[in-house]
Amino acid sequence: MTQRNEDDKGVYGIAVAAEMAGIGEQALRLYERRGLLTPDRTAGGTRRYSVDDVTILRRVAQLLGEGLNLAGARRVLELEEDNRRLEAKITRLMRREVRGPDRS
DNA sequence: CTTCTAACA
DNA sequence: TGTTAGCA
Repeated sequence: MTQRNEDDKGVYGIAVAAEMAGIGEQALRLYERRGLLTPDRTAGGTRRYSVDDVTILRRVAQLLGEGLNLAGARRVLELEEDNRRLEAKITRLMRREVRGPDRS
């Protein structure tokens, strides 16, 4: 039920996304098959990469350059996403602690 | 644009 | 293991 952010919506074709991330198109398809990201698909089945997807792709390139393999990069992406959620939760809890939980 | 296959480092 | 080129 969580609404989608503008940057989560796929807008770029694979050629554009590959060019933006500096990665080959075949590699992008491989990353998807390995579960590193899941770009949107049009009704016809063509991939639609979002701004966030391109950010992830850049991160992947960075991790691979640091010596991680695809499985390792995937792990890191998962953990980083977990951390973002936890951080957001902490922020919510802190806000509640300051002004109180019951406020309309 | 897609998936698949094979060659290469 | 990951990338790339070529094919259908």
